[in-house]
Amino acid sequence: MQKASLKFISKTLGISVATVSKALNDYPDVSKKTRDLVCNLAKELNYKPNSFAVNLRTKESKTIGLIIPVIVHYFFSNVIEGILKEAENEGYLVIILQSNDSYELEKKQINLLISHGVDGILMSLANETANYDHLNAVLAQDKTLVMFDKIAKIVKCSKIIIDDRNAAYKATQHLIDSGCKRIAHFRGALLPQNSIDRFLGYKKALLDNNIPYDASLVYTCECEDKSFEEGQKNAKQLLKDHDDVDGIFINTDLIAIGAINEFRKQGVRIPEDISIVGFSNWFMSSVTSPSLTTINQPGFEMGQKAFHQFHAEIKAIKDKNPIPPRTITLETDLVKRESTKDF
Amino acid sequence: MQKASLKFISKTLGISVATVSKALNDYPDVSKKTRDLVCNLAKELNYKPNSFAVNLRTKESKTIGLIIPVIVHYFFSNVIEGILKEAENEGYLVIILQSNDSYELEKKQINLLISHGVDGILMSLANETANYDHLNAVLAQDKTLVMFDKIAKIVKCSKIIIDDRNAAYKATQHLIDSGCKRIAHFRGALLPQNSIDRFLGYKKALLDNNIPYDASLVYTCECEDKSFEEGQKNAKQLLKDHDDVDGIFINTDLIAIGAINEFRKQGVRIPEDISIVGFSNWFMSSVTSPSLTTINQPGFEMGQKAFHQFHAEIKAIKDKNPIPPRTITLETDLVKRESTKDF
DNA sequence: TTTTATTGGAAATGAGTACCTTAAAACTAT
DNA sequence: ATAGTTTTAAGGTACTCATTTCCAATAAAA
Repeated sequence: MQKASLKFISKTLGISVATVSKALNDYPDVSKKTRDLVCNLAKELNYKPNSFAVNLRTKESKTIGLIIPVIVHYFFSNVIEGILKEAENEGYLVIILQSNDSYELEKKQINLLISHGVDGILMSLANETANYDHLNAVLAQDKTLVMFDKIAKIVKCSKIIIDDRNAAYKATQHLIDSGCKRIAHFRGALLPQNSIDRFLGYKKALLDNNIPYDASLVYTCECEDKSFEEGQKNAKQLLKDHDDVDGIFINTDLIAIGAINEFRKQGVRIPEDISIVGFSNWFMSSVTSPSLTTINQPGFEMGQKAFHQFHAEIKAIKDKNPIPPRTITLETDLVKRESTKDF
Repeated sequence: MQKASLKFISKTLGISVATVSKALNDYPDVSKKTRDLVCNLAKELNYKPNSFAVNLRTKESKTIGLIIPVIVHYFFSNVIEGILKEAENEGYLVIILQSNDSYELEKKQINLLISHGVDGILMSLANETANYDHLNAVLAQDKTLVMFDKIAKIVKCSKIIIDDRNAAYKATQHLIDSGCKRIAHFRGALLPQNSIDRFLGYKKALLDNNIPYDASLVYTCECEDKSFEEGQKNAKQLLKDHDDVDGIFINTDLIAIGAINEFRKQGVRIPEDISIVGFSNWFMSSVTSPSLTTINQPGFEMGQKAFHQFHAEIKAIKDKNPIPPRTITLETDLVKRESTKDF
């Protein structure tokens, strides 16, 4: 059945394998007669090069690995779509693995990908990851690595990020501009760089506006798959702890929607009593009531840029003219909706 | 750098490549002295088999292709997670492609996967797909194919599905049992088997309960990425067309939530004026107000079963004892919440 | 006879296995 | 005891497969 190899053609026609290959690839050093003979038989047999042999020869598989903390997540799904779109354009296929925010799994998956022969790895760090030896090992093997969103600043590879600190600053400034005096923050987990940066942006906006920073106004949301519930829980706790809060900057939209849900249950009016700004621009945040003011985080574009950078580096290496790693920061913007007051 | 091939070891020690390979793989026909020599050098050089050569030799890549209509979709993301989990357990990696519900793209992607040397394909059909030649071509090449959720009944491969007709019947029966007399249906696109089956289940439940079927009560939602908006639109239209409808069975939760949103805006009480049953058990449907009665569609389990079946077939082929295709139907259940009345 | 153009072949990348070879050890028969 | 035979240990050859670089052979031109 799958007998259509170069060897089979060469035996059938009584010429060498090399000549068959050259005939099929339009090399000038094959006579027209031989070339026609070969091409006709190849077409007849429906010859397709064996991809494993091609990989072996070219030492590349046109396959990349993608490690992502969670797939069931609007932002990450969008990043994936961006990566897949660009990858397909360039003839690359993408192997996707989910780290579940586990450091151990992430480490295992990197090795799995490398041993499977991917040309490089695109990844967003697991929340747990604090040691980067496994990433440096990838670079040491001269495999291309590009990180996005959740990155390790210290690793010498290209990175596609947003300026989380600046975005958080804009969000908090918007609350201040719309009249909020006492602003809480529901932050994300402690390790990831971007939840740290969002916290720092929040803090800086307060200080720049001469509003004292109060650590008791910062609530932490640890668990990403219980975001909605954590939003509810923190909202409930906030109402118990502080009756004077009039604005909250919240680490993600889903947490914010959980919080809004709790506030509405308790009769707290939004934005009249408490204004809320989320983060991400989840597709549902435009249709909740009230709709949610948030920071637009361009996931699709991030995916595109990540693959684009990866591809540029791969190509540069093939041309024996490697390029140094780059950090690309994407623009974010504030999307004003009903959960904050006009001013 | 990456000089650590069998050949390099064999040259260094002055023995044949075959002997080196056998030494590393604990073959009995190598003396202990030679084996130790080889193993020590291999460890020292950090020898790792070249995966491309292994693939070529074994004629398998331990990689499977997964084609899915959309990734940014709760149900499908869950299927993906189920597949990835099982695949990882068995040492398989998964290349994911998104068909965007396009027949042409799906066809191209299948060929891309085959030509990249995947061991088989798992897929859910694009909405557009009505011709199955590209799928039969996969089977003709003796590649394993498993379909899930959106399937083509006529293609002779294994399938993992739910009984959409029965699930829709249960949903509609629940509306009838809770007192609804005039029940509308927001159906999905026209081609996919499962939206057809859900429609048929709705119809059968009506007829079995001596409620006349009225085609004017069936509204179609064509576009999956505007589900929420289509739900709003259809709800608005329904209120114009029919003031006597007291129950709706809706093709997906997101459409249902859009509809609820519109009904609330217009002061229609749920479930007092209109009861609603959705489909899928999207994670948000338990936290909306009112929370949504729906059919639980076990996505994660579907993914697991799909890979499991795939793996069983691959193994059977390797053992030269192929097994015939199977259709596995997963159980669904009605999740009663606030959008329908107790009875 | 030398140079040039044309045409085609060998070898290498790489792992692993079925098959084969060789030498020594073990055993049998005279 | 020695020649002949069989068994066993240990290792080597060849093959899968596409592609390309280098090399060889032939024919035509100079």
